Amino acid sequence: MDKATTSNIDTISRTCIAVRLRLLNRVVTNLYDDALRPLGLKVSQLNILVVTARLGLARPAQVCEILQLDVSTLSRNVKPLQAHGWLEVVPDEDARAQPFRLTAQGERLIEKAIPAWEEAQRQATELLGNEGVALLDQAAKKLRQTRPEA
Amino acid sequence: MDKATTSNIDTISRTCIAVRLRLLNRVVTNLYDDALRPLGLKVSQLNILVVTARLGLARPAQVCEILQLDVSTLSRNVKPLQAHGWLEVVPDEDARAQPFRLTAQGERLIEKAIPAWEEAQRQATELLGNEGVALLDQAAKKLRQTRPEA
DNA sequence: TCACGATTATTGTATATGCAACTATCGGCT
DNA sequence: AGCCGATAGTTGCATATACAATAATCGTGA
Repeated sequence: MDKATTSNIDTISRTCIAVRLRLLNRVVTNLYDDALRPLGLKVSQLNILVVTARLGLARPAQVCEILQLDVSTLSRNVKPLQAHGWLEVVPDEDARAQPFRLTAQGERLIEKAIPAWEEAQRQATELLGNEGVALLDQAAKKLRQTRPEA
Repeated sequence: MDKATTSNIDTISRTCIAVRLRLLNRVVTNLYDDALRPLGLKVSQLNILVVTARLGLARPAQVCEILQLDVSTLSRNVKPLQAHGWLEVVPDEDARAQPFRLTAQGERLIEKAIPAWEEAQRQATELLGNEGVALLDQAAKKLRQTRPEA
């Protein structure tokens, strides 16, 4: 392997933001998933339930805007949540729409998940440090600014 | 929904580290994937190729340690890379092992990917800011300390 | 009214991710 | 030699993720 190539590989290896962010994401996601496992819940699912709870009646496109998720992804992710009885699809005047809302069961699940979430949150905070958490807030805020809901 | 529940949902919504980190991860991953798309390459794949390049001869467990990836995940992720001819599995004395290495073609691919990577890296840096990048470095370093290769 | 572009969501396809269970092999100890 | 715990990867299963293409519906302008 020639020197230039080695140098490029070295640069990516040492500096690539995506590599580190993705690694951190895996580790942190596992912290939460481990804590939530006894409830049969994953943090990705808790995300969606919480957003839905806040919206009351949630339209897919709206949830995707908030979570920066592809609509096709949400479309599939909702199915297990619905199957578990945590969400229910609500009929709408506009026949294209598939708005959904949290069920009472889903609400109870969130309540039950709080202690596990708190423990994972504690571990994640320890990992990132207060500065890290603050930075994450900033970045998330910037993303919201970048994509204003018209 | 009673007040306590609303309050809990609010807390998660406003403070959950996993929610934000996962969101950021999606956005940033998409930056790199968009830039790399013309090459038929995803940043997750570039990760693996680069680690492999650095290792020379890469053992799966070793790559997983570095990337904090489940071995079963890597086992599957390697297959498309192999199919594209970017990696090749190398026979080993230990019949359990499945070490692999970068092919010449894989090396050329990395070279071709550099400009796209640089552009995505620029965008990601802009998004996170220099502090954000520094924090990410710190967190990644901490993860390496947490799991020393004994 | 009805034709057509815009909107909303789903489906086909491919990859990423991890847990649990399994297979194959290795190495040491008897 | 032969058993047995340890090690290295793979496979079954479920979920997450996104792009491209499609389906269904809506609303508007002719």
